[in-house]
Order: sequence, then C-alpha cells, then structure tokens
Amino acid sequence: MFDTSKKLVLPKKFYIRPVLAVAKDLLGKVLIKTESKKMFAGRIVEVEAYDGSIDEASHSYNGKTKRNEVMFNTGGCLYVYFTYGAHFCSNIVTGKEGYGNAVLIRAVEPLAGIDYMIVNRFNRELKSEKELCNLTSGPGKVSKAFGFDSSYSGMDLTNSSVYLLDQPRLNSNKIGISKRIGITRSVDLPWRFFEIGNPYLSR
DNA sequence: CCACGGATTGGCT
DNA sequence: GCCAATCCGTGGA
Repeated sequence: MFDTSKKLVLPKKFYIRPVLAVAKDLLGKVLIKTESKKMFAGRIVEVEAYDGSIDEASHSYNGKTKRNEVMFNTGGCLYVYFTYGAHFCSNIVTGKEGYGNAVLIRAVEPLAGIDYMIVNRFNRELKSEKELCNLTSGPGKVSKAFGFDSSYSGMDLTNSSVYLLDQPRLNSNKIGISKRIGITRSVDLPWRFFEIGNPYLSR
C-alpha cells in the first residue's frame, strides 16, 4: 500500500519553506504514527495554512505565548492545541525558527490502523460502513483517531514515532482552494486546500 | 482575579 | 440546520 523505507520520510527542508507552498504540497502525503506495535496511517486530503505575520486568525498573530510557542519552532514539528473544551487539533509547523507558521491537518483518508482509529474515535464497533467517512473528516476527528493530544505538541516529524512519507505531488487540477472554515478573523484569505472529490473531506 | 470565546463536534429540532 | 457542551489560555481590570 505504501513504502515505509526511511528514504521516503519527508526531510526537514520540506518544511522549512513558505507555509502556503508546504500546505499545498502536504496534500497526498501520508501521515504515520507508530505506538508500540500499532501503526496509524492516513493520506492528507485537506489542510489550512496559518501565518502569524499577516493572518489575524493565526494563534501566533499576537506573538509568542505559552500556548502557541511550538508554532515558532523550526519547521517540521507538530503543534497540537486543545479547543472548545473538548477537541485537539493537529498542525505541522513550517518555516524558519521564529516565524509562527503552521498548517492545520483538517482531514485524512485512512490507510492503515483503521481498527485502532475506530476504537479511538468511537470505542465501539462501526454501526455501518458509512461511518468510515466520519472517522477522520475533520481536524478534531483526525487528532482523536490518531491519538494526538497535547503530549504530542512539539514532536519532531523527522526524528520520532510521528512522521510523513513523501508521495508524488497532486496534479494542480485535483487541488481545490477555498476560504478557511470556522474562523472569525481574516476570513477571506483563500488558504484552505483540499483534494477535489475526496470522500473524507470535512465538508 | 475574572470574563470571554474558540482553527469543533454530535445530537436534536 | 441550529445549538449546547466544556476547558483553559489569554487579556483586561
């Protein structure tokens, strides 16, 4: 299904680029988490870019705080935050140290570890096959399915049990672009990117 | 110290 | 389609 050989792990330099370029290039890449003998894998199909320098919706817009400090790290690590008193959202930090840029993972297409994801999300059997499309079709859902919580924030994606596998870049005619979802500031920036027609999109 | 509101989700109307 | 749930980081007093 996919090759997990080391040479395909995305290197640091992939992440140390402008956040919009990284966001688009993340589509189609495979997110992996290993936990003892379990492996979780999902193909990224929807993302949003956040840029602390000009984007009022970004957590980093008002500078570094205890909550967002990981966003200011050198690109290539996870930034996980807690919101609405209930959900974790997982991001990939991009750019050079000090920039406060990140890409929110809004949806993935499950590839492996699906039974573990079902346990993490629902803690029961699926009621129907249709629930598969509800497994990882949103930022809180992806985090729950993979088991990402605040203890994962700051993890290095080039040297830990969480990493990304390189895959061919999506053809640009497969990439949809829209405004971001669920924000109240800088609402018009067209910084959401998704694979057109993929059944695992958040909407 | 306290009030506010959020990069969401799922259940109910 | 609408709205409550449910924490806690953040910012103003």
